[in-house]
Amino acid sequence: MVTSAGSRPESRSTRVRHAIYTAVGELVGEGAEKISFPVIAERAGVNPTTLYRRWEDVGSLLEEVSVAALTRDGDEPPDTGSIEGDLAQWAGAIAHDISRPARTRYLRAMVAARTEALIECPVNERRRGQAEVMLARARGRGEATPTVAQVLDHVVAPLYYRTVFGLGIADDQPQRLVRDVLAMAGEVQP
Amino acid sequence: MVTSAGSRPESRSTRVRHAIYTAVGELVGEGAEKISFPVIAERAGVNPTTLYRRWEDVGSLLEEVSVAALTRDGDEPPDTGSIEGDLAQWAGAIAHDISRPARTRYLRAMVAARTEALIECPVNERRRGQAEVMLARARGRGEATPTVAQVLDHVVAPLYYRTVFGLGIADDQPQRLVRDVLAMAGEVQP
DNA sequence: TGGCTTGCGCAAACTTCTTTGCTTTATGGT
DNA sequence: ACCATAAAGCAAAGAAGTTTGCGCAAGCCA
Repeated sequence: MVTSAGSRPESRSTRVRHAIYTAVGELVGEGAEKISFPVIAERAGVNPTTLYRRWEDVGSLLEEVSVAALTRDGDEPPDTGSIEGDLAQWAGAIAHDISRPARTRYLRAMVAARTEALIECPVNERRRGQAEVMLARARGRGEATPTVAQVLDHVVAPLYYRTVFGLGIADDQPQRLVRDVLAMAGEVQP
Repeated sequence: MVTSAGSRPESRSTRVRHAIYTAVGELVGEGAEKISFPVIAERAGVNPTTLYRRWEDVGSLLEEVSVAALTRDGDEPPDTGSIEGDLAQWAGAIAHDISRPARTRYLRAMVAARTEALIECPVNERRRGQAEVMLARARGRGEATPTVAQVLDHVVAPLYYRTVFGLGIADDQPQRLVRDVLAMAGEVQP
């Protein structure tokens, strides 16, 4: 009935899913201690039955939402003119992003929802794509660069590790990580 | 009544806690999907009420058990005669350890149990202590060494990151990480 | 427009979790 | 050996969470 009123024609399923996603986002953001299907359903204004029928468990839903949220924002990696600047700015942005309580909770919920199987982790894939762009540009400028794997292992991994394990990230940590990883690529200009 | 039969005099509380710890260990190791107080209590042969009264929630208990398990094994860091050998063997052992399904589940449960507060992560503290020993020995031999923070950020963090996010650890990954971190400490001997 | 399919709401039954007051048992000190 | 205390067991009530069958309404296609 509202097909033409808004912008795009949204089917009922889509509206319901959107309401559920929003509700999950709010609850996780607020740091709700108990996130269950009934709680989510009430917030979303839908019937709990819908959730039970559509998702296996709360973990699945949380992961789905976090993946969707991650895919949505299309932030491009920075382009400062040097690989050091790019990486430093990028690492700082990541640190800032995942330090936000709501984002940290999301990450932990994602981790908790992981099952046995090795899976293509959307977080890692996204960061890999951004790293590839920056490194390709730097190689085009003739700079000595680390590999993508090195950037993921030595910049991304420490930031996420410290965050999900609750260690916190010092202000100068992103810079230090970048300096370290560049030391592997050849010599750092003094 | 069994005070003299076994080895040490164990009070009832101690026996009960031990039974509970064991039950948790079994359940986590089996990958039980639902780990609740009633389930743990049944496995341990104690009354659920005991659990409700003693622990705030299941997460607290899981963390307590995982910390206890971590503190128990007193494995010393390897001593091969060179920092490269020490670190490589150490990293390989860590990778092997945390790749075990039961251990992975423990780590994820720990992460999920983390609350807002920044906390002294027992996992990180333990690894830090081992790293300090190896690096001190290496400095005593006159070797160029990375810092403890660098070892934690560039060897420990990537291993744990890849594990808890379900990315898996390649066979040569520990070696590569060690090679990378040593490149930061000065030049690697060819 | 009219039927057809899909998905959601509703309500009731059912399971599991959680709390609470009281009793019983073990431990430690005198 | 006895008493005081702390911790665990027990049972019942209450609150959530979860499942299920059924009906209705929205969207889709002819």
